[in-house]
Amino acid sequence: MSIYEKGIPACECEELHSEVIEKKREAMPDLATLYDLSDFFKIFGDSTRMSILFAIDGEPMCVCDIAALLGMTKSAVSHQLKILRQSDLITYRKSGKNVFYTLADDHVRDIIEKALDHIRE
Amino acid sequence: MSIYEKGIPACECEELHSEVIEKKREAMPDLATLYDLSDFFKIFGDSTRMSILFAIDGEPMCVCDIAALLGMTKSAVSHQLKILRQSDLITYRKSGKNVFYTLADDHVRDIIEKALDHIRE
DNA sequence: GCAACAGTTGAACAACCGTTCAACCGTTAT
DNA sequence: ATAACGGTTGAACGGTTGTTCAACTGTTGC
Repeated sequence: MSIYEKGIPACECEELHSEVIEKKREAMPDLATLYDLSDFFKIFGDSTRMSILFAIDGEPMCVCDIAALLGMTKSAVSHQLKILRQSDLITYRKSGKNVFYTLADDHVRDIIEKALDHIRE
Repeated sequence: MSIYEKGIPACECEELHSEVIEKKREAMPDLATLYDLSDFFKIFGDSTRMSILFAIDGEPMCVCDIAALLGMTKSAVSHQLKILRQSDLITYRKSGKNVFYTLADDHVRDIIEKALDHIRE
């Protein structure tokens, strides 16, 4: 069966175009890449995280300021910052009691810009 | 309060850098754009949908063939195809009993390519 | 030392989301 | 007409996920 099969379920059809399927199967990226890709996009798929990314673009911001800007609790923001940190999308710098966050590199900006192009048709 | 406030919750801090917050607030995109962006990325944030996008890249595929390739039921695939259709990411062509799906334009390929660049560091 | 504040963390709850299942619609062929 | 097949759909179930809440760590200043 398919190397993309995740478990028990399978198509009950008599495969009409098996040569097409075989050709496609060879062109497919491996499963690990597929999961890495969707996991990567999942990070951007939340409006809170998207807001944070825009907020800390350019000049770094501390957690309190981000929370005030977005009208959220420090806790909620911190939880999302952790996810962004673990994805290497952002970096931080400690300064006394504050922690200042900013974008890790220009890559993030590029991807969001491309998405904006598509949305604006 | 913040125009990004979503409901009741608010930061309990005494805003230490109110001038920074104000500057950032003006640079933020409007809420509708923020939601459109995260909704757009949400589509890519699922491995099944990501697999489908790779599968129907280039030569169009019918639902049965996609299901066979991914080792899933027609129903599960059809549900995800509906989401992709509603996002204008894919187009379809009916031919007898079959429905052939393919990517709507090159934009999708571009965005995925950019993400792959980031993943491969 | 101790109080106050910035930030983090884990558990719990609610809302969301993907798959399954069963029923359905359209087209083709007998 | 009826059977068979490709595809779609809605409800339901189970797992995931974001926010809340409370407790906690670490740093600053009295």
